[in-house]
Amino acid sequence: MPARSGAQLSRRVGQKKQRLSEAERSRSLPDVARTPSPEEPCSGPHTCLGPPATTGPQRSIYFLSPKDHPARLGSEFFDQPGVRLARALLGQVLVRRLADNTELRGRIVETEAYLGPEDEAAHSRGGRQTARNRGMFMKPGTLYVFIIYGMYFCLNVSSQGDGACVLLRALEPLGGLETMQRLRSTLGKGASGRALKDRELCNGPSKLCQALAIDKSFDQRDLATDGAVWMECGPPGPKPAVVAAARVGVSRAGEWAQKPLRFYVRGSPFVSVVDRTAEQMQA
DNA sequence: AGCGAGATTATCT
DNA sequence: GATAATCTCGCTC
Repeated sequence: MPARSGAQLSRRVGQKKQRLSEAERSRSLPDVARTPSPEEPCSGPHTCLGPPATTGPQRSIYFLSPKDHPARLGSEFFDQPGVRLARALLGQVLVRRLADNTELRGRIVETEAYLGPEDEAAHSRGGRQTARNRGMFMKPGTLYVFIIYGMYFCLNVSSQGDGACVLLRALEPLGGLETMQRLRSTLGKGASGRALKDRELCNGPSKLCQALAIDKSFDQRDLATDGAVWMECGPPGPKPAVVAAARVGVSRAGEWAQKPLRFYVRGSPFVSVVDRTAEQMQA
């Protein structure tokens, strides 16, 4: 089939080239990068607080200057069973600090729980443990980043339970939107680099990784201590309504594909896939 | 708004 | 050699 449109052929050329340049090797920086505040689980009306934190001095986050970072979520927050963590993560803020100190922030609005060996949709199904999915078996708060379809990344947080974790599927961008725009736009290549709407920046598991420059080098990092990525308690406010729906892209997993293990903030325009039927049932 | 196709490769069998 | 927790684009309705 030689006679295709010449214009079409040349358009696609040079579309590859990863965005790894921005995803520099900023591993856990030893000293300064130790990031803000100590472990101080947020104590707002939200559900940030898992078990009561009895460790360390009780200092209120309100004593920190407003310009300062609110409480960083510590290990105890992540130490919850999968479903509970998946729900508790909604509303929390994922923060990514780039090598140039730019901070990118997004409020989590959609998650999925993967429950471990019995979960036919999980990478750890049947107790499979490989070099790739090791992060799923590490302590709660450990990141599990894997490559999907040979070119995208998905970001998970290990939860309580062997081989269990929570997939982050969508964020509401809060800070560093210009940088996210740049990281997401079809980088410099062909003319197709249109501007994305805010709602298009992080509304998908691989889109949010692209927007926050998160790649395989983040696999197995600890959210509680890493210098380039962490979580903060979301802003206080009324508890948002949560929809429980079937997970996305796991239709092959039999009965486990149907289980309501995906959770998202009802009405949020930043969610990747809305399930009207589930919403109806949970009206 | 929704469908179909193509992209592209680490990981597992 | 087949698969995959996805995304983008182009076309149709």
